[in-house]
Amino acid sequence: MTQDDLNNQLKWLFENAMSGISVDCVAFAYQEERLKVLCLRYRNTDIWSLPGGLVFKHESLHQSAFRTLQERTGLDSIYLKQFQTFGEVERANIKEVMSRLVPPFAMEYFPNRSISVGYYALVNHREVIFTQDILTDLTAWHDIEELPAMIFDHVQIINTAVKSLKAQFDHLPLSYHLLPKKFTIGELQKLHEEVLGEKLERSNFQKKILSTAILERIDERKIGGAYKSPYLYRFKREKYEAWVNQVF
Amino acid sequence: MTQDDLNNQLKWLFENAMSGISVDCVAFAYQEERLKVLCLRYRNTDIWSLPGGLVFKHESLHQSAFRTLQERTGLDSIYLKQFQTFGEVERANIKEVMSRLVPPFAMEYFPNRSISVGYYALVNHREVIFTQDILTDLTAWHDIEELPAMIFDHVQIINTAVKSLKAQFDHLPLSYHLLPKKFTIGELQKLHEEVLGEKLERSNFQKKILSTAILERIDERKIGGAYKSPYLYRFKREKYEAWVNQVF
DNA sequence: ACAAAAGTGTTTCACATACACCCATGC
DNA sequence: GCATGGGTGTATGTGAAACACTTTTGT
Repeated sequence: MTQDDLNNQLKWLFENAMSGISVDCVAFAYQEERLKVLCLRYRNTDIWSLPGGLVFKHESLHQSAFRTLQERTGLDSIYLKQFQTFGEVERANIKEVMSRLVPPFAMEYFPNRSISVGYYALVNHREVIFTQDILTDLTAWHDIEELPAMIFDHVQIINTAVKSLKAQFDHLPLSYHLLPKKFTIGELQKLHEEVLGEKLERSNFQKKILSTAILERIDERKIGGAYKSPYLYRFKREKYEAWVNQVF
Repeated sequence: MTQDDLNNQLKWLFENAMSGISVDCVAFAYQEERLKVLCLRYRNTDIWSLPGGLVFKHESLHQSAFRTLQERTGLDSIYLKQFQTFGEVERANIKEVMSRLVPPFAMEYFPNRSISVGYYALVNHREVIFTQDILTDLTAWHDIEELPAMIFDHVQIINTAVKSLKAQFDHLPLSYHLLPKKFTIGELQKLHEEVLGEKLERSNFQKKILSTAILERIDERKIGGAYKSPYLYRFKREKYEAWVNQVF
């Protein structure tokens, strides 16, 4: 990428994007029994960032968040939820981080003040195909407990997204988006424990989940694992959608 | 107000405010046993609007919302909560409303596209002193069930704010901001019923509220009313603050 | 005295929690 | 066989809901 390429891109953005309004996406996945967040690394640096960017003039906020994530992951169906908008005048470590960026990422390419609308997303990491762009050279899932050095206030944005996800996870069957099509109750419970940050009583969890009738048992058992083969379950799509739509 | 005055003001805003980012405040009060919203009427029209405006470059979103409401109400302590950001490309009835506006409010003074960060506020209407500005000639409380014709998508913003308030009212003692210092349990119950939109069982409500120990009974009874004089209560300030702060 | 509201107590039920038990499977 | 996790059943406790009873005060 040359300096000219960058300038052309900036010029295009200036004409087609709103000034000072960006969307940042906290994309969650559940991998190896941990809750992970999608992070991007700026080329030639060890500074990471959330996927996001300026809002185009002709698109809604939701569309902007969707476009951003679709470009990165190739997914065409993504659960998205706006959770908070961030607008402090001085956004955290901006100066300290900027000083560590090497050219051509200089301070002048970032606006003086920016408002960021935060969306969190739930994606199935098994279906994701990463794509890079000219500013980044690496896309990776990071454990929410072990985040790298991040630009602006992105760590705070992630933490807020986690709180918001926790608050909603109780009421909504959001695990639908994070698990494979078929799964065992035990796997579902592990996910709930990871998100809520606490152990749950096994038999009670089973009863509570099954009593909602949102799962259906498949005539098939998980094989290969040690000990008793558990049944596999899947979400009933109609039930799931009715549940999600009814809630604020 | 002359055309020059308006132009000067617009010039000042252009220099000191962010472009395309505004804050809209849904200020709730509880008056005559109804939940009310603060609305402004544009001068020379019958079009109403929420208090709000462009975000200044040097202020945070929260400060912007606070400033907006303080200018209107004279209050220096306001409970504010960001609830959602609105960013559709076409914001509802903009064209239809614009066509009804008389000069000097012409289309050219409104940006092509605007993102609006929604805050709801809880205020004690007894302490409010209304102030007008050059664009508006009337400030009034409107029943949330009987809203006037409003600009942009402000009706939708209000409805979303109401939903958000409902969702939080269960968990938080927000009635603190809407009632006078001293009140009876019956008055508190009426408020809860109005916000939640359903009747509550009297004796259970009393027990539930008192069991939280957030109220203290004053050695004083309400006088003048018919029938048995009820005790007066007030919020314990420490309890209230501990409760609000602990929650997301 | 009576009506209506305020305060208190009691019963019932739903549900979450805790825990006990048996089953199935791989080692 | 046995360790381990999976599936089901049972006892207990807590809190919400429904309702009964008593007290108070203006008319």
